[in-house]
Amino acid sequence: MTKLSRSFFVNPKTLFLAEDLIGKVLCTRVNGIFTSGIISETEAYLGATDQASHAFGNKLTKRTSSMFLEGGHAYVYLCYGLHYLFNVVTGPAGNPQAILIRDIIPLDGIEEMKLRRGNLKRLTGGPAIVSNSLGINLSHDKINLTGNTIWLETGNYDKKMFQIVNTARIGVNYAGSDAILPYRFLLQAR
DNA sequence: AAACCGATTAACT
DNA sequence: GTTAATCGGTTTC
Repeated sequence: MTKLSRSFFVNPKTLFLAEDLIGKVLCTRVNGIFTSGIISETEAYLGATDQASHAFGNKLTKRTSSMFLEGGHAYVYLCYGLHYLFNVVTGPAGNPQAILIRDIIPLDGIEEMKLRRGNLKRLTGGPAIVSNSLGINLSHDKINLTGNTIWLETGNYDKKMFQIVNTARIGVNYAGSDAILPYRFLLQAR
């Protein structure tokens, strides 16, 4: 498998990238322990023009500043006061677009994921669970995704067995007319 | 300085 | 299906 480089992430076509990230492998090395999983669900947030984006209207705050970095950095933030959600920043610097990684299929380090999850059973099934299983937290906000802590690799899944489905995003009812945009992508068994 | 609220989850009934 | 948990960022006073 090949590590995705800067040129992959600076692509301004975030919707395309959100779909293209399905099937790629998200890898982390936290406290020296390698864990990874196949990305199986994503959501695109298109920034300035997207009412669902934290950076709608180019809103620049301490929190959203991560999204203004060049594509290939991480945007991690605290949601509902208890969950860390991991996003891949895309496009050129100053263009606050990002892709929320909502779910993975665990590959490596499954025993470590179970330890991180404590007595909870599920290793997958939501964006905050992904962060927990992979050891991602606020300290990883703004990190470069071509480094050796969090990175992505090309992957392969059986395209005969799965298809990519496209739906509205989850939990963005506040976004008015943009709430129904089909910016969510998931891998589904055929 | 204080109030308000969310790109959710898990444990209930 | 319902609901409590929980806190940083943002807005409002």
